[in-house]
Amino acid sequence: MSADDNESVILKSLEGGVAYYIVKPVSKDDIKNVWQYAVAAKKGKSVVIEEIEGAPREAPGEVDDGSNSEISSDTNEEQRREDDNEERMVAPKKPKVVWINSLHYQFLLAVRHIGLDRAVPKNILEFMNVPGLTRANVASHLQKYRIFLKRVAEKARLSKCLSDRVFRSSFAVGHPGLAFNSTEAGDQYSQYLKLQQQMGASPINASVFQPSSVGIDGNTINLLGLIQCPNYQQSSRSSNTMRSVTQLIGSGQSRLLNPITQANLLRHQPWVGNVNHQLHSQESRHPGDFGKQQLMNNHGSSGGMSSNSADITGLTTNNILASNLIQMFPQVKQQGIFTNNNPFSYNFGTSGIQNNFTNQQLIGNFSGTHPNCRSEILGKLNNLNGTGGLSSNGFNFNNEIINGLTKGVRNVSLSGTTAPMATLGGSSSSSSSAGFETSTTTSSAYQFLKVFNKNKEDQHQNVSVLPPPAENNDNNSTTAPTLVNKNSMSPEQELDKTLDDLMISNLFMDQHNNYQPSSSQVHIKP
DNA sequence: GCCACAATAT
DNA sequence: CATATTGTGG
Repeated sequence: MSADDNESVILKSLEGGVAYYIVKPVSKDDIKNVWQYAVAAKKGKSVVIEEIEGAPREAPGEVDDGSNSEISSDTNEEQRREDDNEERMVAPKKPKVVWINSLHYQFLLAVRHIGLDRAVPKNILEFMNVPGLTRANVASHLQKYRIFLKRVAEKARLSKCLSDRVFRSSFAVGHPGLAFNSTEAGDQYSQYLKLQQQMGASPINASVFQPSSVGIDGNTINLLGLIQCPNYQQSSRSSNTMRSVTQLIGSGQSRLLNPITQANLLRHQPWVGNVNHQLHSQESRHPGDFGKQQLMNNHGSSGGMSSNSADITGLTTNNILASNLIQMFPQVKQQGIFTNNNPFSYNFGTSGIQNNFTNQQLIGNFSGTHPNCRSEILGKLNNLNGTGGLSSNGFNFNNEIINGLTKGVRNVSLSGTTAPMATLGGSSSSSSSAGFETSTTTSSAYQFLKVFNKNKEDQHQNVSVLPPPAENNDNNSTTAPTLVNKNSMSPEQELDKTLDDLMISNLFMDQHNNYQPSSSQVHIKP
């Protein structure tokens, strides 16, 4: 098969021994011909399909044992009967599974839940409970995931020196601990498991996890929905370029952020409410005070903002069933739809962050619909969150926020046209991901981090679906806005750890999101 | 030619 | 099951 329909090329190919030359795109007729050719060949007859001559077919003299011909004739008749179904001839190829964020997130939940050591394809698959997903799919993804972790660890190790420098340069200003910690994290491949655990724990708040078939009530935001519109992202090139260097540190631009190119960011910058360039306001940071330094990143380039908040439009309560997890992507790139009037970004950018999210932040007005995207809330939230919608990047919701958000959302219409209001519950702090040096922004769904399942509400929602985490069973349903300190780490350590999680998680997501599914990768239809 | 991804083979 | 290889596509 070739896209080259140049006659001379075709002839040359035939001369060279090609039996049949199909010009792409392959048509039904082509298939029909191939089939005819195949059958005829089986029967030892000569085929008269186009100019085929001397094609390598079975020896004419070969005696058929009958089975072949029987099958052949069967097919033949069938074929005749259903003239129009040549497609049948084409092996029903299973579409590729595209690991959209929500799916990946489920995967992570599973891993986390099951426990790294026991997280094998079978178990993960079982836990995920996603129709259409196969063990092989999971195995493949798990492989990728492990490789990723390995790489992260390795890079961290190798770039220790570099990172020290990097951190000292700009990033460190705000997060001295981050630098060291992150390098530590990668120090040894042996820590890989540990890293994994952290990673697994980091994703979005699990409270909303609603695997397949579990209904969701109207007041629940299903975070499992697409975290982002898959194709609503910037072309992957950009990340490739950044990929080489300080990836580890999370400097890469998050794909979540991407839907907005730098140019776009700049262009849309106006929406940004207040962008806090806190990069240098180190004094405001206190260990455990997650709300503050987040925005460091911003600094550089975009200055801010946001972005994608537009994505937020079209929030819906969509009950995202598992069946939705694997699906077709709109295949639309770069929509360029940005609603500037999204209060979201504004609020977040300003007081939300600055004030450490004091209670009752209003996130209202998710309105509008994104034409080409599905409107799973998660996607919106995430984008919101991650990108900066908030301000810059690096804004993170923590559990409490999410939880509050979840609880607070009401009237989210399915059509996405109403303007639901949500309040952020607790005061929480957001943790930051930060960007690095060049201000590349870092953000991702995974920034929702870490406090997975620590909250009763969350657990409640998950009850029917998620078993208690295999590890991390401290169930201390903390209501406090701070992260649970499960490792008896100092607040500072905890923070750093969290940051590590962020970086690592973000990194994966960056890669993950970077992938632009091809049109051929249709998603499984449950 | 390289890379990432998911599928598939080992 | 883990890992290597393959096929596709950007």
